[in-house]
Amino acid sequence: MTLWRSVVRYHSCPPTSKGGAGIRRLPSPSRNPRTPLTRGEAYRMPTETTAHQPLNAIRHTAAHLLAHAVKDLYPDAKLTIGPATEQGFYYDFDRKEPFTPEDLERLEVRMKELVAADLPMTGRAISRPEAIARFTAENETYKVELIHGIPEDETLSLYTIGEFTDLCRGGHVHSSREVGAVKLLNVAGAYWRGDEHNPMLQRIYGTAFPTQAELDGYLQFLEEAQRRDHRKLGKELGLFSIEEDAGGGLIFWHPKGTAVRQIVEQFIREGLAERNYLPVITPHVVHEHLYEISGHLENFAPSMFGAMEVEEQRFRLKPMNCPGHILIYRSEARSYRDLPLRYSEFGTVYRFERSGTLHGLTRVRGFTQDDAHLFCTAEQLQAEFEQTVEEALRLLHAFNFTDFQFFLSTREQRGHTDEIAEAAIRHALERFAMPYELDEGGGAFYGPKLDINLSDAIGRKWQLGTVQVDFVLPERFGLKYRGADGEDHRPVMIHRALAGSMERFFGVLIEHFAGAFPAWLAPIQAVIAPISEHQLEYAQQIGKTLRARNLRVQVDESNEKLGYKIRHWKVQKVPYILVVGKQEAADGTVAVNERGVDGKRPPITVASFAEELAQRVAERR
RNA sequence: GCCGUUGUAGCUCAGUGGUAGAGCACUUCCUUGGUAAGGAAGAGGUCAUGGGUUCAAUCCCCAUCAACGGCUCCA
Repeated sequence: MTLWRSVVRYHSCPPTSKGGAGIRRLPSPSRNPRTPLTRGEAYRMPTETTAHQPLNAIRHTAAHLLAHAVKDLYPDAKLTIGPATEQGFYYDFDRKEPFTPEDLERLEVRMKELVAADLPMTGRAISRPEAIARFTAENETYKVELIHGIPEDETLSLYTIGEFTDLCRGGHVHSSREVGAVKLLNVAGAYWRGDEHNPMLQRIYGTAFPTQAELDGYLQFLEEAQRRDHRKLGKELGLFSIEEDAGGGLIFWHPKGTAVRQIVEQFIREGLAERNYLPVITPHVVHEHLYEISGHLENFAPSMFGAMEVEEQRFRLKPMNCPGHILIYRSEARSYRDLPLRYSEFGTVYRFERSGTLHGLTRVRGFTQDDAHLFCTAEQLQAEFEQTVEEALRLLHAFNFTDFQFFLSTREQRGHTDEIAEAAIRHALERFAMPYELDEGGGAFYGPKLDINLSDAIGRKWQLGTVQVDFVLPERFGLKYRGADGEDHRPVMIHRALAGSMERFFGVLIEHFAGAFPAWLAPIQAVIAPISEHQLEYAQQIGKTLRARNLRVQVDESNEKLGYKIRHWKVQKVPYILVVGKQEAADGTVAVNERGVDGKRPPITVASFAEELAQRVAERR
């Protein structure tokens, strides 16, 4: 698997293009009434409002009000662009002095005045020369540049609200009052036209809702998202860390995080074994030459860690697993009878990511892919591809993900084989009736691909799984198999990682469950809490019994009162706390305190608790 | 990498141009308890790192590193 493109499109994508088209909602798996909700129903980004006007019209007008306020308070700032986004709006300004948080407060106050003033928004067409003259006179050089970029046959228009007039194609509410409640959120750098060779502008982000109540709801959503942030939960729950002495983007998996990872890996391994994948293991460091053959070096050298020289030979840390798997394929003569041949590996790869891009578990420099490469005949391609998509759906189901998106990424210059590959992908999508979005030109250098995206807590989209068809690498490595006709043929490869990277998958998983992993995934499934030390021995017996059944349990031996222990383990989001006092010790029972269940449950025997938990593990809930 | 913000105890954070504080966590003691924090004592910091200004720097200035919010890039 060599493709691992993350997508953070939410700011750059107009709201309309996001629609429901690419989002597949699967029916929720049947749920035991006692099973706690894994993703709170209340946790939804507010997308629908009471407004008569579309949200993006409100926000687009809000962006104009922001520009109005900026021009009022900081006339030296130059205008650029200010669109509505999925979650609000922004406006980019060119100004020497940085905007401070205090500036934002002042701007917000000014915007609220403008909203209250109920200023009408009016638009009018303007001729090209007139527009250029006007913005040149105002020294709005970016606007002039924009005009030059607009096709000749398009009519230019100006929109005026209050004393502020902007070049704009429209899509506004009728008056400032309709903007309702506004809030400025933060300032960030942004390159003019998104090109790092251009000047750095200052982007002010804000959001607007028709009513204060809806704005408050959104701000609550942001708070909830912060609570779910995998970086915060990772620390609080002791799952993983990133160590300054080791370097950014390199993950230390602590015992509890490792426990979850191993369960995920075990689940994936079982699936692979069922489908007759053959596990392989390949080296982390190999001759640089290997990546010259594969073409990765010429295409992606800037994203690879630099070469190491030993005994006058250059080595590279592996940035992908496919060349290694290819060498295994090539190590023997292959017959059509061997195909399809499926090699799988939890392969750890290292890629150089620029320091500013690193982000918790979701953007790292070293990660482990649930990688596999399928070698098959052209005739087998379709079936293999479909099977892979089916496996991907199974994985998403198992972890209770219901909102995900498929992206079909095509190659810019496509040849005959790309057509075949694309057809295979489209057929598979049709067969499973999977809606998808098209990403023209986003394919790998060796072929088109199908990506699976999931969102994190604040709605950022991350690419997890990807399935890619490849005619190029078999060619570059001269792969062949002997066909039934006695001739040599070129196999086709499918690259696939379904969880994508264990790190990123874990990050999204943490946020999806807000750290409250279902019992089958929880690093500690149950804690036994003796009420006094007189029950300590009984508690340890229970621990032994449950561990003997492969359950992950821990005895709380601390010298604390029960209330303290309960709170401690609740904060740690442990699914079960088993309270044992005098009565339980005498009866051979446990009093079960279950996460997500109000009130006490009647005591049950240790054996029946073991049964209950084992059942949940078996059913993966 | 670029723009901005931040960096003080394990964690969350106060604070001051005259060599530093709280809560939680930790250790010990008291307490032996019935479903979200019992009490007391103690230990713990080269105030990110390196320079500079100053009689004196955790505080002011510069640089570096890291984290955070974005941008860019992304096999």
